[in-house]
Formats: sequence, structure tokens, C-alpha cells
Amino acid sequence: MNRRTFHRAGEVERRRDLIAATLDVIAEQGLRAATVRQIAARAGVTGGLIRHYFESKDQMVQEAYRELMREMQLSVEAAAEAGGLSARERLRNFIAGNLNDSVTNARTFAVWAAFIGHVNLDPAFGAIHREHYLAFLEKLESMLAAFQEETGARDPAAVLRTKAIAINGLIDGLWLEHSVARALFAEGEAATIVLRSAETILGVPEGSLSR
Amino acid sequence: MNRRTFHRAGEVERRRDLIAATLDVIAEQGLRAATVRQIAARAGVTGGLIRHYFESKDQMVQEAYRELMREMQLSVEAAAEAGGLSARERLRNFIAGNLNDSVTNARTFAVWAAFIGHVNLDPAFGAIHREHYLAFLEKLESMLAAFQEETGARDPAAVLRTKAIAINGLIDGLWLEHSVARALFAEGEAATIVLRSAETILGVPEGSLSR
DNA sequence: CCGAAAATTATTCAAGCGTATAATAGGGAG
DNA sequence: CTCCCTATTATACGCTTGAATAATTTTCGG
Repeated sequence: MNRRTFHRAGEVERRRDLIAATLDVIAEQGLRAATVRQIAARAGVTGGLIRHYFESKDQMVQEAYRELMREMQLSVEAAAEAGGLSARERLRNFIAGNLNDSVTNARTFAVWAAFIGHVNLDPAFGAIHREHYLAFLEKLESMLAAFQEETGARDPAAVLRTKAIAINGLIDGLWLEHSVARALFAEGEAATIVLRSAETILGVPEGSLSR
Repeated sequence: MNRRTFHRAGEVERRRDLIAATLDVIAEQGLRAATVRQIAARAGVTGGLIRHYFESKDQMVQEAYRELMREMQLSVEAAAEAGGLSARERLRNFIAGNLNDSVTNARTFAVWAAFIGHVNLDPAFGAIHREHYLAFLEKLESMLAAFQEETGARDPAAVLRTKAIAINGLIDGLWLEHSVARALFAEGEAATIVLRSAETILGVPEGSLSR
């Protein structure tokens, strides 16, 4: 007949825990298994609490997606924005940072993969995706511009954008492949491939970025 | 009180229809919506029939995944295996074929995206994925070998494999990006980007493949 | 044209889902 | 120390799910 004892947590902490539990369950068992009861159990609370902090289960899952994207973004930008670096070094770090262990790992990929199928289905997910995608593209584009500024060869805006899209594709593709088949790559190999290819796209001599 | 009238179809045809209906529903509404009832309705039959042709709903969905992979593979190989072509032309067609409209389209991507999250979760999906992934890689590798044979510069096997992995990553990445954000690419642009980058990776002069 | 085999429909079932609501207990304010 | 607010638990509800089974219709060989 005894009720569970429990601890009253602050709102911020509780929401954070619930979102973390959501990402954990999705990473380990997929979106299908991410039910209110599973997530609540993982967070050490009962299901009803979720509706106390979120409008619906779906809204909580959206927040979790937002959180995932935010984490991926932060972990990359940290590497690229250290002070005192040349544009070349920052660009290089930015690209390599996207193929780092902190982003290219089984857990991140599992959650990303679970979500990507929803992007074209659910407008809420589509909006979150687009927002981060465009932000990423612009970041990359501005770093390319700075790099060109540094080397003296500037492309027109339209051309630069095309190149940013291409390099973005390279990063995505190698990230995907590296995540799925980690064993097939040597350490740093994925980053080198992207850097080399980026040199080609940018029309700079081999080694300008990759060395 | 009347029962539905129905048509007795041959086993092959019926299974094909059910798998097609499965892919349709997944493409339009995602895996979550791909329930026995939804799929049956789409195929114009009642739910019970699915269990008459498949051991379980999950098994049918696996067959659908297998079918998707097979379709993607066939549509590419057709372009690359036309007779009377040089190794260079076949390689070029193979790469470009992977960024064709018949593979790079919203429907294919939607289904692929719905499934990719299951690859690391369900061993059955993992096996199907791995099988096709390795087949693709080997195909690409053998075409690269033939191309090098033709141009006279042969890499050791280990190096060649590394280059195949890299180019595979390029193809995947641009395919992904082109599928998600078709509007960002001009016609043939994605293929050109991959071909140019492949030239770099292979160490052949610009234009060897892309022109 | 008849009878049997099998393809298909119809119905049922238990389990799990998200959500709503009522009961309770934690913990700071006074 | 006590009271009161509300974070949290507990329970219940209506729906949907995949699967099992029973009932019926089609088809085809003789």
C-alpha cells in the first residue's frame, strides 16, 4: 500500500533529466520504444510527471531533438572558435571537429538516425532541422569566406554558397559513413578526406588545408 | 451483412503488392504509421491477409527494406553496366547514377530515412544493411580498379579500399544532401562535385572523370 | 457442375499506448 | 512545528496495436 518516496527537483533540473532520459532511450532502443512509461522509468519517475512538465509526449521528444542538435553544434563550435587562430586553422578545426569522436559516435548517430525520418513528416521536426541546417551552412560559408579573404582569392557570393553546400555534403557523408562503419576508418582519416576534397572544391593547392 | 467480395491473386503478385503498399505507407507517413491495418487498407485487403503471407508484420517490413535496397542497387547498376563502355565511362556513370533522379528523390529518401534508424537496433535490419553496403563498396572498388588499370596507375589493394570508402562517403553525403535539400543544387551539380572530389582522391588530373 | 483446398474476410483478444484525474507526500514559509 | 502549495504518484479510461481464430468465398481439377 506504500507510495513511492520521491524527491522534488527544481523545474530546470527535472526537465533536463527528462530530456536526457528521452535521448538515452531513443539511442538505445529507438523512437518506437521511447514511450512515456519507458522514458519515465529511465528518469526514475512515473509517467504522469511528463505531462506535468511538457504539453505532450510529442513536445518533449521535439525538445529532445532540439537538444541533440544543440549539443552537436556546440561541440563543433568550441573547437573552431578558440581565439588567436588564423582563418585557415579555424576552418580546418571546424571541419575536423565534425568528424571528432564527440560527434561521430554510436550514440549520437543512433539518435540522429531515429529522428531524421521525421524531418520530412512532422512540420515541427522539419522546422528544427532546417533551422540548424541553415545555421550550419552559414557558419561554414562565413568561415570559407574568411579563409578566402586570408588567401586573397575571393569567390562571388553565389559561387561561395555552392561550394559551402558541396563541402557540407562531404562532411555529412563522411560523418555518416564514419558513424556507421567506424572500423573502416583509420584515426583522422575521414577528416583528411574531407579536407583534401575541400581543397579541390575551393581550388587551392593540395595541403593548403589538410597539412 | 454482406462480406466483401475479393479477388484471389497469385502468391507472387500478392506479396509484391503488400510490400509495395508497405513502402508506400512508410514513404508517406513514416514507420510509425505503417501498421497492419494501414498497409492492408493501402493494398486493398484486410489485415489478416498479411499474416497469411508473412510470418509477422516485422518480417514483412524487413522484406520491404530488402526490396528498397534492391531497387536502389538495380537502378544504379543498369546505368553502369551497359556494354561497350570504357572503365572510365562506367565509373563515371556509376557515380552519376547514384545522384540521379531515380535514386535521389523524396520518396526513396523518406523510406531510407525511416529505416536507417533501425539498422543499429534490429539485427535483421543490420544484416540487410551490411550486405548491401559491402556489395556496393566492392562494386565501387572493382570499378576503381578497372579505371586504374585503364589509366595505368594501380594502387595496392589496401590503398584502393581506402579510396573506395572515401568515395563512397562522398556519394552518400551528396546523395543525402541532395535528397534533403534538392532546391540547393543545380542539375548535375551533385554528381560533378563527387566526380571532381573523386579525381582528387584518386590522384588523377582534373577532368579525368568529370569531363 | 461439384466438392475440396486454400485464399480472404471478419471478429476477437490481450497488451501497450498517451492522456486525464484524483490522491498523497515533500518541503519551504511563517 | 505546522500549514499549505504543488510536484509527484497512482489509477483509470478509451484507443490502437499485432496476432490468433473462426467463418466464408473463390477457384480449380475431375
